Amino acid sequence: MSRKRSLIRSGTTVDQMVRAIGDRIVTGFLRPGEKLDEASLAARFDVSRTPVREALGRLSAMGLVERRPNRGATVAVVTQEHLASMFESMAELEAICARFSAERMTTAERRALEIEHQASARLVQLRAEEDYEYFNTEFHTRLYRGAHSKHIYELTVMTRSRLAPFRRAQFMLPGRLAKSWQEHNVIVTAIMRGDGAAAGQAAKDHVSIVSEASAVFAAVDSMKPAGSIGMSC
Amino acid sequence: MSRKRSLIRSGTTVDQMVRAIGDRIVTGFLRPGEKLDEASLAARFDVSRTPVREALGRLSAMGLVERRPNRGATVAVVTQEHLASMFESMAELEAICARFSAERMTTAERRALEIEHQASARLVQLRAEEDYEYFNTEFHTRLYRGAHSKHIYELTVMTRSRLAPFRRAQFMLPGRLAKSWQEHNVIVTAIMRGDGAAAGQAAKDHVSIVSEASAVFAAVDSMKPAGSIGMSC
DNA sequence: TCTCGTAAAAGTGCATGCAATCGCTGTGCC
DNA sequence: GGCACAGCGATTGCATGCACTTTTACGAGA
Repeated sequence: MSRKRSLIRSGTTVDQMVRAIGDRIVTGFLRPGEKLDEASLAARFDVSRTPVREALGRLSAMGLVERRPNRGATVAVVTQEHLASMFESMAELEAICARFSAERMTTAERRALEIEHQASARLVQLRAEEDYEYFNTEFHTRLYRGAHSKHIYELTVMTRSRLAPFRRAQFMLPGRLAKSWQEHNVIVTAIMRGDGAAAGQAAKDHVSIVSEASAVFAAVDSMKPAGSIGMSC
Repeated sequence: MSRKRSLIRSGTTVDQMVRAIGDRIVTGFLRPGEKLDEASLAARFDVSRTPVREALGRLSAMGLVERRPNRGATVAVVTQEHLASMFESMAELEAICARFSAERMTTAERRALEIEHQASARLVQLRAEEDYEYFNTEFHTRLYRGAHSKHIYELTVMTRSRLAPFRRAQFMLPGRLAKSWQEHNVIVTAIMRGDGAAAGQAAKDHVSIVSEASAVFAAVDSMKPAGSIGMSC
């Protein structure tokens, strides 16, 4: 073995494994409840068991896999209740971020938020789903940063990453793009006038809508084997 | 090497390492910013580097140590801002839990909460700090559970554990016990009448007060080397 | 004396091998 | 016929060794 690692070496081998295995889980290539045996994974990705073990440990901390001592790892089974709970938490966290953003964002941050938001209107008209998705992520990240609270930021980003697999289809629904922008608009307006309560409520409503849109899809999603659907983050 | 591991073997070796190293960090035996060299730790606890590495990985996920690729691990440095941010998050999370509890607790849960709360009044009169601390933890855990949201519960418990080292002295302040009980009382009352908004606000205020009480201590705390102060959780 | 370059030392990252544990299966006993 | 236990295969947990990266120390040149 000991190949020269010809692939793109972005980060350490463990990082690659985390992404590789994580992607296969979130894309549904590895099904919930499926057993993840270290030797097979090591052979599959042509590395030794050591980085696989460490990767499984990290994925376990991320909530994507479950691990029991001496009994190996399995792909985490996300129940409908737990999923709802995560979306609910996400709504609350986003509300907090929006509220804090309204109260704490610097003038520069507010301007940047508004400018980017206005710019993304073009993408809605062009129906550029992929690009809009990128801006959408940017937009929300701005809110998380704008809260000026490192720990809230961490909690929010963590929750978002755990929800990632269930969010990917939210823009496949017809008209979702325009509605999303409108909802963003309410949030931005509230933030610009420093109305924390309104911003929080708007953010919560926004996520709740995404939640409902995704929940239906998630139910279907967990059934099918799925191929290798591209995942951005 | 390969000693017969005479110590209490509760769980795997890695678990022991996580607790051993984690304890030394939260008790201040290992100082913030201190370098954690794998070989030394392995020698110190008489195990190989492999479990030490995995333990450091987990501690890193828990936020107790920081790790940079190829550059080793150091005890996480908690800045005053980050600490404030964590307490702030804690206040928001507790508020959410209290609000949800007011809206969702079953009758049985409400009764249990009230009964335990009333029982703890005795501990206040007796000035039984240690016992009250135990009930205090119980009380808050009831709120987290009562929210009936697994993910919120996880986020809250995680944040609480990260704050644990900075909370241990909160009841050393004179009169804090009685005040704490009074604050709890406001929360319980609001929950019993199903007033989510009031419960949330009361919980937030409660944590904010604890935060202020602890912040002062934390500033002092991070300076001294500390011996081996017992930590419950 | 300061700076830059290079090489050794230290330390992390990964591969491999062995020991311990779990789960399963087949056989003996009740 | 059912249950318990022992042996065996499969798989995880840990130890050790080597390769690669980072850091530090030392020396040559300006």
